[in-house]
Amino acid sequence: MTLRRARADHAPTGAVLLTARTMQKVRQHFETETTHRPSKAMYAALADIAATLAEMAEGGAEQKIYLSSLDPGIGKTTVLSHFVDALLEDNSLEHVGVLVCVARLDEIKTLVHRMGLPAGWFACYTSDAQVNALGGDTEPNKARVLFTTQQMVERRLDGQSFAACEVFHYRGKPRQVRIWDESWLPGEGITVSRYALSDLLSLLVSGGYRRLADKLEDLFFRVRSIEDGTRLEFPDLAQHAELNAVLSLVDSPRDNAEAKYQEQRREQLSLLWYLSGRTVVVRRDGKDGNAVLSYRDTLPEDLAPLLVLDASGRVRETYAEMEKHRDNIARLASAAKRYDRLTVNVWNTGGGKSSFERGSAGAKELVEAIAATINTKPGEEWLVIHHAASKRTEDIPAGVSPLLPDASKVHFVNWGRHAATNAFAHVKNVILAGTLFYRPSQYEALGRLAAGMKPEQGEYPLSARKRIELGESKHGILQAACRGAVRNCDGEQAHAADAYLIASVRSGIPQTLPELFPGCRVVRWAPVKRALTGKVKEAVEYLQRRFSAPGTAVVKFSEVQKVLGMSAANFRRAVRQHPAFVAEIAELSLVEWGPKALFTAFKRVDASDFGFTPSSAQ
DNA sequence: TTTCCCGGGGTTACCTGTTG
DNA sequence: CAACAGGTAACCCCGGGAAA
Repeated sequence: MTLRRARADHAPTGAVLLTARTMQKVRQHFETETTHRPSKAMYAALADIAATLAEMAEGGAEQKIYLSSLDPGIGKTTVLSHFVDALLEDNSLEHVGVLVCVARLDEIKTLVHRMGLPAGWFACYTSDAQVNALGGDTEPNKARVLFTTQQMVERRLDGQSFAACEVFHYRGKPRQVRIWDESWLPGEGITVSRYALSDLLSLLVSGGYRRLADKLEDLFFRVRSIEDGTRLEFPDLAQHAELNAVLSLVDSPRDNAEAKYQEQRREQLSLLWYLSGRTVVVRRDGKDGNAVLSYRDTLPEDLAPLLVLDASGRVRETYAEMEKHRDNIARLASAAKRYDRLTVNVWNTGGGKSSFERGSAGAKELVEAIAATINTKPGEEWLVIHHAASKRTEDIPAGVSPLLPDASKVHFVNWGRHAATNAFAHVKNVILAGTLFYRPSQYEALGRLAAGMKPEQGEYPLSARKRIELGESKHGILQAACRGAVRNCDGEQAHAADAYLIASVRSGIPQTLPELFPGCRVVRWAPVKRALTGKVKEAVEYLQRRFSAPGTAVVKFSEVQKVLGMSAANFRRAVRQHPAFVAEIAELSLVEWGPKALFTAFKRVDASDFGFTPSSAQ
């Protein structure tokens, strides 16, 4: 890459030597202590990480986010660990401190364990005393390597510059080598739904903030009927009351559940005060009600140079947006991992949270299908990643477990916690029971944050929002699948595994699998046969007949409707919106389609469009 | 065992009101 | 204007469970 070239020319010789020493250790480690044999391209990518670290140590790095998107299992942590070894051996770099920011507390434990640093050289700075104790009594400011959580960084920096924040200093100066493990964003997307607003109204009234409540109530009604995508001025709440005074209305929780709820309210209140007087965008989030959105930058620019290690870097659109609009990303060399021994079984049916609605027939079908699939390989271990149970969402583990002869071989992890553990890296069968979708407003807030585009700067394009959405879905699937055995690799090949994915063609997810897992085999997974009745049955049979004729790409609604002898209104309600019909045409790879904005026909999504290997189709 | 009642689901028709 | 979105009412069919 041009980046590497440019670097080799400018880099001080110290950095080149440090890189070389690091890579020598890395190579030796792999060859003598593991069976992992990285390919040439992988070594190049690892060397790029080492070079970046060395340049930060020598002070030669640019003020950029250096993004390495190597897939899991290639050796990022190994490089990190041996770089620190090499750094500690170099007396000329005694003044250089290292800051490692991770997403979760238990990752600090794993890292500390894997890096095997001698006591006295490192400290842990977190909100958890047990984790902090890993570093013994070494003071954070005196530790050569400081481990902390990303949350802690955001909280301590709180808008000020990195240079000014002394808790992260080493020997009185900002740490030069900074590493951010996983997802990086310069701030946070902000969305506040109408219902969250209404939730706060009574609180404000009972606290005596009547005028404030009136203002919010006005907004509440305005946002109800306003057109999608409108920009408006958020009322200036700050002129009526101090945030801290209002926050004091929410306190003294009686139990854990209440504490969590109140934490949310406080969060919402602070967001309202942040939005106060600013321009926001209104998005219609369907049945979740309308929401206002914006974003705020929380991390200072001088946190860069920063090395970000995020396997999802190659699939998440947020990085592409930052690269294009903020111009703050430098991508390091990547090395594609191959997934030739991965089979992805795709069930073309709705996989969003609403498909798992508690008590619905669809949810029951999904639960039974999951259990039936697990029972096809009863002796093996399985990992099921599912939506968390709630009042509205079915409890998947509770539903599936009783249907299994041996539930102890099946592990359940819900979305949201799916990235938190590596305990299942030996499991060959992974079921992704649905995928996580956010509300449109959340995607836009994320996209605007990444692009650095405030609401007053104009409309955020729909196409960009769609790309963000798909990128986040891909990120979720990559993360989830990599909890299982595909995480590991021999050379450039990921270990053999079977993934089972529930996702509708409509979501665009099945189509992206070949890109997400290069070389993987995609086959159709059809675990249930529905007994159809009445008009739905007639309609499905007719469509099957019509589309089996070669060259048929589109069948108009009006045609089917005529054959069934139904009115358009009844056809749409009794057939097109019927859950069994929706599920069935999804499995047939049909989508509703129209030449303009409205749907007027069924269209076949060509199998080759989403990478089904021809032999396995049907 | 047979009969009867009831509720659920499917079908159709008709209505109002909105949207492109 | 045609298509969409949603409400309601009447009708049919069917199966489950209570009553005879």
